[in-house]
Amino acid sequence: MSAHATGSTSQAAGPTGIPEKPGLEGLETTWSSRWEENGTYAFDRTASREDVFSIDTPPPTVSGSLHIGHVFSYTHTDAVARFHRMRGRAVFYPMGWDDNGLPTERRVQNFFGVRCDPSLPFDPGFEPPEQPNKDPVSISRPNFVALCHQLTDEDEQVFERLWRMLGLSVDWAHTYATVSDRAQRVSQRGFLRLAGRGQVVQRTAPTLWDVDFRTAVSQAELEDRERPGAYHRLRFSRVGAEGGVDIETTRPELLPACVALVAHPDDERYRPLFGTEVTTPLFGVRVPVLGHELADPEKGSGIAMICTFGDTTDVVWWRELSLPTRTIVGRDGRLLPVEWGAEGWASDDPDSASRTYEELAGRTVKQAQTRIVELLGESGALIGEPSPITHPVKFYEKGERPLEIVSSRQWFVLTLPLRDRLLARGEELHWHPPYMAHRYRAWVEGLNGDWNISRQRFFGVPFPVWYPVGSDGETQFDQALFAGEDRLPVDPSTDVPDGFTEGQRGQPGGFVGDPDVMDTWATSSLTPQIAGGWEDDPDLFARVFPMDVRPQAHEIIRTWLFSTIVRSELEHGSLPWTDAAISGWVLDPDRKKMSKSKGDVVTPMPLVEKHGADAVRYWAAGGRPGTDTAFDEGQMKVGRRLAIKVLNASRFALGRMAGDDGTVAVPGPGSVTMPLDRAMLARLAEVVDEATVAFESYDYARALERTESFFWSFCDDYLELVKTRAYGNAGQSGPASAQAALALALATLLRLLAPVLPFVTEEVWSWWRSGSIHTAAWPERSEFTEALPDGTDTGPVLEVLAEVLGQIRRAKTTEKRSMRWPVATLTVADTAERIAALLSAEDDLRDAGGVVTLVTLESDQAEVRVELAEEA
RNA sequence: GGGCGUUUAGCUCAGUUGGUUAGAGCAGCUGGCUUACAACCAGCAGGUCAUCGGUUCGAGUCCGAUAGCGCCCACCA
Repeated sequence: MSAHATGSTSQAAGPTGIPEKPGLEGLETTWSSRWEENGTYAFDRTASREDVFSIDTPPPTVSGSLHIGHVFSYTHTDAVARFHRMRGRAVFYPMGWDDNGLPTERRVQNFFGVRCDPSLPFDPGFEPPEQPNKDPVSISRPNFVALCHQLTDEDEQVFERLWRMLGLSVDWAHTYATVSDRAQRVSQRGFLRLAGRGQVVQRTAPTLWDVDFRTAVSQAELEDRERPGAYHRLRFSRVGAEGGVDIETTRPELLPACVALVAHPDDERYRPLFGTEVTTPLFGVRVPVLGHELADPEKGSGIAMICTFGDTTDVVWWRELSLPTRTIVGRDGRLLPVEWGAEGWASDDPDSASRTYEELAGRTVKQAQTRIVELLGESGALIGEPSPITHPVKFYEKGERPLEIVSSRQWFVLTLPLRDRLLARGEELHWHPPYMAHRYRAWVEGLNGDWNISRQRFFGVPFPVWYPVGSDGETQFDQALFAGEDRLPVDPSTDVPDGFTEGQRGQPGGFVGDPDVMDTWATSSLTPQIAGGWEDDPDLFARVFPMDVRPQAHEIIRTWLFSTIVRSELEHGSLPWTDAAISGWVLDPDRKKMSKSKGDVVTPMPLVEKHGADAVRYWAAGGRPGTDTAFDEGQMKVGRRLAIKVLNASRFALGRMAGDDGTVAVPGPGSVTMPLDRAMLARLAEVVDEATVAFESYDYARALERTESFFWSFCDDYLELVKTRAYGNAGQSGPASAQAALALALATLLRLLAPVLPFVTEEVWSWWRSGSIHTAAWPERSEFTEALPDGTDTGPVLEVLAEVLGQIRRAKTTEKRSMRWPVATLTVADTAERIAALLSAEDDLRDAGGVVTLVTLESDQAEVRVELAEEA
């Protein structure tokens, strides 16, 4: 789609001449469509790896709302992409859509009023209700997935429109979606390769579980939230001895799942109890008292009850102390039935335990807690009143109820053994800004489990796995049947493993498909492989991988950046990219992160329409790499003014060189002979160096700041000083020098600004140059050598003139005169060098300041005296 | 509890290896229709560089401590 069959003439269209009244209106529409027609940003896939600059673009979650934060960070990446394109690299800048996973499912459920029931058969004629019902309609998984695709397609179009309006220089021919067949194939192939090398394994293990979403959640998706709770002091009685042991717990409802008590090995209070047994109140279960370093003598009574499972510490104790499992919390967050007295559920009084537990079974965790506290109170085992506290509780970051820990069968990528290699990769990566490396290192050092990639959801990449069903009807999970790579992508719920027929699905002697889908990060971790055509297009892959840069936000270093490094390390033995450019957040004026929950989300499109894309980009480019930036419409107004200034200054600079036919005849750089012109160009050459260095290290903000600062003084001082001379006759050397300098300066400034202000710079470029500014060469020192035969050491001409002109303006303003008011006598005292510099541009100063008589004195005491004329 | 970042004018921010009198824009005030630009231009005013201590001839900049703000991480009894 990078080039249409028609419209090829516009590529060759010559300059259009200078419009009478230039404006910003409509530039976005005009140029975004012309760029598309001309294939301006099409990736040149004949370029070899060293000539390519490849970007691992973050795929935005299309089911989320468009946010000004998107504009912010994508503009940063685009500015860098444009810089490298102008430097002659073939820029591989794809766009991806993340339409995978829970956010999409939830949006589809709410939007259409449906719910997925995988047990239902596919209904080819299904139409979603016009209006979502209050009671959701149950539909099959294929129908549900179809609705997910329908909605994400619409969402993607909204994103694409914004990106085009904003001027992202994406090659839309390389767009991917994380649920596409291509992404699924890469994702499943990646999984099969891991499985083949034993780097992903299936385990039944305690797993963090969201009871509302009914899915496992990985360590990276956790967040702590402060929640009210209460310490309950419970008395256990000793077996074969007098007295009891008091523990404190915030989860008394887990008492039936208690498997031991634990205290610190050095805690004198409890040492005598180690190796003895106590019985649980209400349930009469004998549990051992054990020692473990993790027990904190300072917390509660210094001795804790271990339940399977109340929290992640319980899991550690359970594993390290080889304790039994007593599961009471089901996957729906309600207490499971228990047969007291059966194996694993021994009790000193099974009948009493059963009667008590009857009161709890089937209730939610919260309800069970309320009831068990009453029962404990009645039994006398609750000592004193519960004391309220506030404590951090683990939540799934998108969830609404605290996580539970349940035992389930999941696929794990073995990341723990990789820790040292991953740390080394983190050192190898170039971070922008560098301190972001700490976040990665802290995360890798703190890894405490392998990476669970199974999710018990519907809309995602399925595992390409089936399991045989034995003749006894039992599923043989340890005999996984993997799909062949040539079949990918497969959906085990509809596809059949080799050697079986569909009729054998779910039958004894037959097979079942793995019902789970992969964690969204299991797919997102392969974005370089998906975008780069890994295995599907080896020629492309060799030209773009490992990529140059991963741009992303800092809060997903532990997820996206980390998991991408894991996959690349395991699959390719290398980093996935050489650089990581970490962007900050957009903050609201109260310096809080903007979030939709607070209702202060700013949608970008109206801002682009109001201020113009260049203006919005200008604001975004002011946010330095990694730095959070306040949302500030004022900065957009400043950006808009800059863009307008570019139009007007360009119109002036080119105005005297325009012929009647619209063409612009520019004197060559050899015409630059006047010291003032040379001084201006010398300073500009330094700005080119500074901007180039800044862009090379991803500091678009610094490059912009330097360029902009020069541009304003160029307009305020230099243009004013040469204005009269530039209007002179083209044949004379003075005017020719000014015109040549103006043309060179303008061509340079436009290119320096092009990465941030792509629309207005392209517009001006089209007045007098052929081709796109965005594929023009980035300015270089060498362009100045002809105009500056003696180098950039041009003396203080520009500074002295600007300073004296400033004094003249000040005098006129103080006297409340117009800027045209004549100066009768201007007296300047300064060093010999500065006086000489001033005199070298004497005529320009006289013209710009309206100076009648100029008196200069050599003196160590610098002074400027301005005597205004009595009458104009 | 550990770590990272940050604190400069009323607001948003620059300030590079330490070096004259700390800069810009916005907002404010005063002027000016000046043939590139009134959606503009010129000028003025506004700061104890968070606090304390140290190194140095010299500190916004380097070092240490403290405080505020923000973020990341941590075993929730």
